[in-house]
Parts: sequence; structure tokens; C-alpha cells
Amino acid sequence: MERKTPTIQDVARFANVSTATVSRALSSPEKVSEGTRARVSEAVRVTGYTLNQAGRSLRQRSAKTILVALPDIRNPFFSSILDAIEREAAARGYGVLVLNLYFGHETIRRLQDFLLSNRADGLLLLDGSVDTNLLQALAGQADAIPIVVACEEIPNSGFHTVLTDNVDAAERATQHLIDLGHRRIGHLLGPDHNVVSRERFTGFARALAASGLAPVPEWSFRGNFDMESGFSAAARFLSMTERPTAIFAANDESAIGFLSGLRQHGIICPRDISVVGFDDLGVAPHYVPPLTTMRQPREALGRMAAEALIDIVEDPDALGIPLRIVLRSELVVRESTARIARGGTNKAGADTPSS
Amino acid sequence: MERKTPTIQDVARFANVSTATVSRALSSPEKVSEGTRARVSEAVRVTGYTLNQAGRSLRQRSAKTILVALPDIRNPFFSSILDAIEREAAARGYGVLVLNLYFGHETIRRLQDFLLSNRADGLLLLDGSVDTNLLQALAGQADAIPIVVACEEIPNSGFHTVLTDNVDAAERATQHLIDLGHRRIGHLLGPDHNVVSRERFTGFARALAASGLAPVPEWSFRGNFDMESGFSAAARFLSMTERPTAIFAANDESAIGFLSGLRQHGIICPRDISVVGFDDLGVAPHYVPPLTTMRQPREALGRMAAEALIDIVEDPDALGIPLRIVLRSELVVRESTARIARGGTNKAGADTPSS
DNA sequence: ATTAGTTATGCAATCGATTACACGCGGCCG
DNA sequence: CGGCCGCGTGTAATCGATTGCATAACTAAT
Repeated sequence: MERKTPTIQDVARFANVSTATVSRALSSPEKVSEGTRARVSEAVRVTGYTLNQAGRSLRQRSAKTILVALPDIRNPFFSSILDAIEREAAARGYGVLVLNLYFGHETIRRLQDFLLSNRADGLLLLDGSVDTNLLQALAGQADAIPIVVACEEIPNSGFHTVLTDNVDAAERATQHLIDLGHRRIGHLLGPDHNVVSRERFTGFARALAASGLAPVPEWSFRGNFDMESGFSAAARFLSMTERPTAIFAANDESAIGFLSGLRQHGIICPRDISVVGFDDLGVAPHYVPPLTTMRQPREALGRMAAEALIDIVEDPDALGIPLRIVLRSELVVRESTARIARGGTNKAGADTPSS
Repeated sequence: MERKTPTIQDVARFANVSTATVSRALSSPEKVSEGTRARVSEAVRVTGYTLNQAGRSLRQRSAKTILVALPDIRNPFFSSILDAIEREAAARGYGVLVLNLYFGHETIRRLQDFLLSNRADGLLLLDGSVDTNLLQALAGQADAIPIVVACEEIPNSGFHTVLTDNVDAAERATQHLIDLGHRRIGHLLGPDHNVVSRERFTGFARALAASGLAPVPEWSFRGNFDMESGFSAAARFLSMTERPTAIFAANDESAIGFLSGLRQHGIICPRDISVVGFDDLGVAPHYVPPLTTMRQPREALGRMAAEALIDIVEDPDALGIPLRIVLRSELVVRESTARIARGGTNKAGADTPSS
């Protein structure tokens, strides 16, 4: 009973044709006569044949697989993008390999390996902080490896890019706070080295400038995109005597951590402080209070990035110039932001509102 | 400048040895002399050789890749398990293919394809609701495909399984509510057909029974593991005249949706109701109120499942009998549960105003 | 010195599918 | 009638790496 998985040879034998014909019948049916086609289908059915992808990959030098490299799968922001990517890839017959990109050379080596070893046909990179030289070496060769960078921009790299309008969105988020009457506005930063962090800060500063304000260095809280860092920032906030009345947080997770920290000391949002986040995570509408936030079109972003990558994989000349798609984020107003209180309740000492 | 990626042939030519020797130098160094080994390394360095995985896979019939199939990548519970799996796999030199298992035959077909086409060496299944027949066909053949089921049990299937103690954990969660003096305890269910849902309900009922109580059918709210379903359940809760004083929710997400729905109508947790969740998501400690919940050892679960699968892939006879690992969940008490209010009969209409 | 054993290496087959090229056959056109 | 074209098919080379078997060069043992 030692049956091996059937190969194209078995099918050929059964259908009484050559392996070449079987191959053609399966991948370009129009090249084969109707009768033969039927015999081959039947033979496939009977033998239970399935393609051996390794054989095909070897010959065609393509793996029908894309590699998605991201800084943290656990982050719900990335995981929903990954979801969209997987859907799109599946629809086009591609598999998705995921690679956690902690940091350091080790993982870069692995990334390179995956690509060079013909396990993946292209790279979808969801992290802007990867060594550019290395990537360009990969992308610049004669048989260049298709790369699409999504979410985070790698400046001047010339890679195809799909991202959201971080600067502009941050500006609008901050403007929302200004529109509500806030003048003392702080920012909960993202990680230092991160491009997205910087863009959001830029948009923040730009909105302030447009209203004749300037960022107060004290009110830029260190953060890291995660809840813990928001929580720690709250401690610093609480220790200050001159506090902002509103905060633009670099993302929802840190906003939540921040609010959670404040709440433990009786600072209530939006009564005492307004907070606007970024991302519109699933929990945002169900948090207490429901979070005002910039909604990034995550599904679209993932889908379009995957689409573009596969287009290039299938026809390297498809795109003349580097692609650059910018998707617009949308402000979702909920309950974590409110018009500034009239009498300026927000005192930690004897501070007067600037109005 | 039309350089192709170098092959083992190029290395062999450069090092003045045969391809066989190069292959051996790279994968079993102890079989070649020291001098040759050095020449080969040098040649590899100079030519910039990297292995072509397709070639190796074809010959060795192994892809150095595992397939992880899950119902929803976006779900933070799964994404952190996926993270752990990826880490373990990476450490052992394996790649990870992910497959979203929406439902229906189409995806099952894809799953089968991946396995049969030699793109993956084994399957890590994070979903108990897959057609068992098909899986057993895959697993039962002469050259069986290694399968490990994690998170969700497939009863009587004989698959290797790694999971958490759902029944027992649910019992302890409910017991916690009983210990706080609650007697009128409801349950926010998971999806109907789901094994895990049922196990958690079983544990719930068991805890009640141990205290001489029984589940009140009215107080078992339909749910779906997601926030929306928790939110809807809240509406039903609000419409009832006889309400439970505590709820055991099938998971944190639905607990959050439920609390969010209640809050909109002034029902405050834990003052008016106690809620215990399941999973200990990242947001749990930062929710308002911080959630009491059963922490599942997600990282351990993912890691151990991956470990077991790869063990089997590398040595199919490694395990004599079907593996079955059960990990213990841990109750994390936070602020969403409280001792029942003294006179608190919790009747609708008799609500104390919230502010 | 002969034999046996060990070590290092090469030769060539092999994994499974694809595809360039060649061939045979029938129809069509000049 | 002869040449050309196109269709359907088969033959065999090919993709890149691994590995069973053979061989050669030494060492050790008798």
C-alpha cells in the first residue's frame, strides 16, 4: 500500500499521452485538442494528481509566493493589513510568507535569504527602518527582486510605495482639536527613529503653526506606539504643573495607554482632556470614552500594495516609474474630544487657559 | 551586465571541485577536508552564492516551510499566537505560510493544494471547524502530512493537539464570580458551532452546578467572539427586567463590546455588574475598567505547537501516540469584577442614576 | 607486502515540471 | 502537383541541488 503522490508522469501514462501534453493541457488548455484535454482531466481525476510546486518553481524560477516582512505581527494595525494582503494574494493564486522583522542583522539576513533562494518572488515591506543599502542591492540587480514598501516611506529610495497621508492626516487631527477651542495641545510621540512618527509630528506642528501656535517641547511625550509607553507618558503628564488641554496621540494604542494612566488618577476624558488617536483600531469605538481618531484605510492599503507587487512580479516592466499611492485617512469623531471647557478646569496648579 | 544569480555550479567551478563536494561542504561540513571546505567558503563568498530552495525542495521533497491556517488573522488572539509560531519556526530555519480560512470549500481546496503541492511540510491548524474527513485523508496516507491542531480541539480526530484548559478555565472564571457573592450569573456565548465556545459554556455550567445553581437560558446571550456581538448582547440585557448581576464572557472582545453597550445606558461596571472575560488581550489591563480575565498562555501555545509540528516534520516517528498538551490558563483579577452589592438586586427600572 | 578499512572526492542519476524544437498530417494556394 | 502553413503532439533538454555508488589515496593491521 506504499502509494506515492502521483506525478505528471503517472497522469501521462494513464491518459496515454506525453508529459508535455499533460503539462500543456493543464496550463494552456487552448493548445490541446478537445479530446486529449478530456482524457487528461479524467486521468487527473483518477490518479488524484496535484502539481508539485517545487518542480514548477525550479523550472519557471517563480514561487507563486510573496514575502511580507513586518515589524510586529501582533500589532492589530499590521495584522489587518496582513489580512488584506493575504486575501488579495490568495485571489491571484499567491501564497504569503510572513517574516517578523525584530531588528538586527540576523533577520535582514533571513529576509535576503528568502528572496534570493527563490522561495518568494517579491517583497512587501511594512517597515521603513530597514537598511536601505541592502534592499537596494536586492532591487538593483539585473534580475531585480520586486519590492513594494507599504505604510512607511523610505525617503529617496525609489521603491514603489503605498501609504497613507500621514502628515496631512496628523494636521487634520490636530486641527480638529484647535477647532474645538484647544490652544494648549500636546503630542504623544511614536518611536524616535520611525518615519511615520516623524511625519505625524510634522503634521502636528504644521497645524499648530497655521494657527500661530508652536509645539511646546515639554508637551511632546516620548512614546513607542504601544500601550505601555502611553501609560508611562501619563505619569509624566500628571507630574506637570502646566498641562495641555488636549493631546494628539501618534496612534490609538498609545492613546489608550495614556487614557488608562490618566484615569487611575482621576483625570477624566473628555471632561479634563481631549485626546485624538490614529488608526481607528477595532476597540476604538468601544473604548471608554469612544476614541476620536484618524481612520487609516487599512484594508485598501494592504490590498493595493499586494496588487501592485503581484503586478510587478508578473510583469517587471508593468510600471515605468516608481509607483506612489497615497491614501487618505478620515477623521472619525467620537467622544474622546470635546470643546474646551469654558472656565478652564484643567489646572494642576494655578494655570489659566490661554483663551 | 546580465549577471544571473550564481548556482552551485558556479561555486564548484570557482573552487575547482565538483558540485557534489560543494553541496557536502555546505550541508555536512564534516564530510569534506578542511582545505576544501575553506576553498568552498571562499568561492561562496566571492560568487555571492545563495541556495536555490526550489532545487533542494524538489530533490529532498521538503520545503522547509510550515503552513498556518487560521480563521482570522486580524483577531489579536490569533495574531499573537502566529507571532510565537513564526519565532519558533524562524529559529529552526522554517518559513511560515499563512492562510486565511474564511470558510467554504474554496479555502479548503487551497489548504489541500498547499500541502499536496509540496509547498509546505506540515500544517498547523488553528481552527477546529474544518471538515475532518478531508484532513484525515491528508493525514492518513502513506506519506502522511504532519498536522498539529492548536487552540481548538477536533474531538476524536486523533490529531496532535496543543490547547488550553478551556473547560477548567471557564469553571474557574465563573467560580471567581461565585466567590464574590454572585448568584445571578449569565454567560455571553461564543459562536454556536465552535468547540471552544461549547467548552467554555460547559465549564460555566459546571461551576454553577457545583454551587447548586443552574444556567438560566435567558441569561445566555448569543455572541460571536467579536465586539459587535457583545454590543448587541448589551441591548438584550438592557431590555430584560430580571438581570444577572455578573456575566462570564466567552472572550475579552465580546466582553468589551458588551461593556461598551452597557455604558451607553449608564450601567457601570463593576458597580452594577461584574464581567469576567477570557484571553487577556493587550487592551484588557487598559480598558475602563481594567478587565478581569483568564489569561491564556498564547506565546507558549504557539511556540509549543510549532515545536511539535516541526519535530514531527523532521522525524515522522518522533511521536508514538497522538500528542496532547493542555496548558493552564490563569485568572487575572482586575477591576471589572467586584463583590456583589449588599442590597443590590439589580432590577431594571430600579437603576440608580449613574451621575 | 597484501588486505581491509577509512576518508575525500567525483560521476551521474534523480526529483517533477516546463518548453524549445522537431515531426507528421491535413488543408490551401498558386 | 509541390510547397507552405498551422495544429497537435512527442522528444529530450533543462532548472539547481542532493546523493548512491565508484574510485583513489592513505592508513592500519596482519
